[in-house]
Amino acid sequence: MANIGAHSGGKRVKNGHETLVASPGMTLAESLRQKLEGAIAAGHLEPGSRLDEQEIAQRFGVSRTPVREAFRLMAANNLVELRGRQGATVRSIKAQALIEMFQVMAELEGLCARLAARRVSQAWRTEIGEIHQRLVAAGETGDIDVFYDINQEFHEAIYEASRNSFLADQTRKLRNQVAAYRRRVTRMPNRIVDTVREHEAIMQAILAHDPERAHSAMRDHVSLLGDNLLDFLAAFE
Amino acid sequence: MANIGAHSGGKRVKNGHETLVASPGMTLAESLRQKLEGAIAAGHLEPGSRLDEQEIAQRFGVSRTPVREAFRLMAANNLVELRGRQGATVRSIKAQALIEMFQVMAELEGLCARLAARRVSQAWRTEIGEIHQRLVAAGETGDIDVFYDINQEFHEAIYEASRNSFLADQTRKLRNQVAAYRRRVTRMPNRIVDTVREHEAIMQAILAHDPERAHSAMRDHVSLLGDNLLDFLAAFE
DNA sequence: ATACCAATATAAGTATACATATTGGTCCTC
DNA sequence: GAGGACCAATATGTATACTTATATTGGTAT
Repeated sequence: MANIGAHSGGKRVKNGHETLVASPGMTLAESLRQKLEGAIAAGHLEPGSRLDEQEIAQRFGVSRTPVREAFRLMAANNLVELRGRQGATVRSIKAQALIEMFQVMAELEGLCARLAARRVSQAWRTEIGEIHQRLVAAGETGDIDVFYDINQEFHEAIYEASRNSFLADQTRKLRNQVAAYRRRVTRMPNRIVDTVREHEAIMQAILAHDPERAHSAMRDHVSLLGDNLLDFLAAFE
Repeated sequence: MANIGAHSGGKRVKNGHETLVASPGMTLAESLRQKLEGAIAAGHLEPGSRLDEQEIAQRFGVSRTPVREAFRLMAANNLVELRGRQGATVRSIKAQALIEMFQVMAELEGLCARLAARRVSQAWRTEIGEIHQRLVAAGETGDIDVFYDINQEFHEAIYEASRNSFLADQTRKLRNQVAAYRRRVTRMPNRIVDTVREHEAIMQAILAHDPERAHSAMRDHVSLLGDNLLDFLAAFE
């Protein structure tokens, strides 16, 4: 059974309710959204599993209203599916949809890389280099979770370097949608060494101010990831 | 208490209230969203103007709850801005943000065109031709609103032809976000004749199964629109 | 025995009542 | 006279009660 906060090391409060981080100035619905999206991305909530308004409301000790709003928020991010009068379920992405999403993501991340190549600053050069070094180190250590996080940092740095905050936002959202599936791929045999090599190609192209090469390198990187993911899923079904 | 919804399925018409087309199987919140988004896209609701929960609830003769949900839905589409405890306002997009959005849109629509070029069917050839003919006719008539709608149809047809429903969705959403600003541009001097010419280039590339040319033609088309838009905005500020 | 219809139960959609935060105005003090 | 603080009004966030739709289950009829 997917217990949302089971691993979050969360502080618990009265009556066994899980606590919502008491972020001041933040609405309950928003707090719930963060909590639930985190649970989905981390895989604690399986795709396809049903989200019960009442159950979640009880679990967090709030009324149904903020829960409903949180569902709407997440539905807008394509993280849950709302079927009228039939409840909300964690969106389970079918292989066909994954292909489509990676196709779009490849293009968006490619655009990030292209823009980054035109706009890199000196400070950014050192920053990305430092991130990459840590990625290599994590790869040698073999700590998958750390590797995954640093990988995320690398891509995030490129989003920022594109200096297009709307693009960065869109790309981030998309990345988030497939996060639940991506995390599994990192564990595939050659994925770590491949990732490091592909990142190097991307980095070099950007640092060489070669937008086209940066674009295609990034596109290949993301597409390959998508292909790997599909292989992985195919092996299961 | 007057229970307005005591009947099922009927159109709800209450004295002095605007009617909400009660599309069966559709929630009030969703109907409201469509209505309000339409009003925003059509320019009846100025960017920056405040949306009052109570006022809208009264105007449509519903309670605040579905209004709130509609706001959340629209906020997720980046059409309104929600500031905690400070109400909702129609999102006003700054020039900088518009540049960014058009950059992304150019890439996405470009991808649509590229995919379409690889996947056109015979039926689609005749369909797009028919749409284009109508566009030309509207251009000669000079009916701006009709022209605008047919233009939309043209792009929509290409979204569909990409056979990537996720991509189509994303692109549609983005187009919707800037719709309020775009509609003004159609009225600019040479926009109609330019549009027709550019559409022809795009169409030819797609029908010739030339993905790269289709991509760049579409990108130029959308980007040019962005440049025009910026001229338009610059003239105002 | 199977299929279809009806009834009941359960959960989502909606309404309303209540709590709380923000805003604006007024009054008091410096 | 100006600025700050406090109070009141208003609107949003939240809770709860109620309505409606859908799904499931059981019974009856073919």
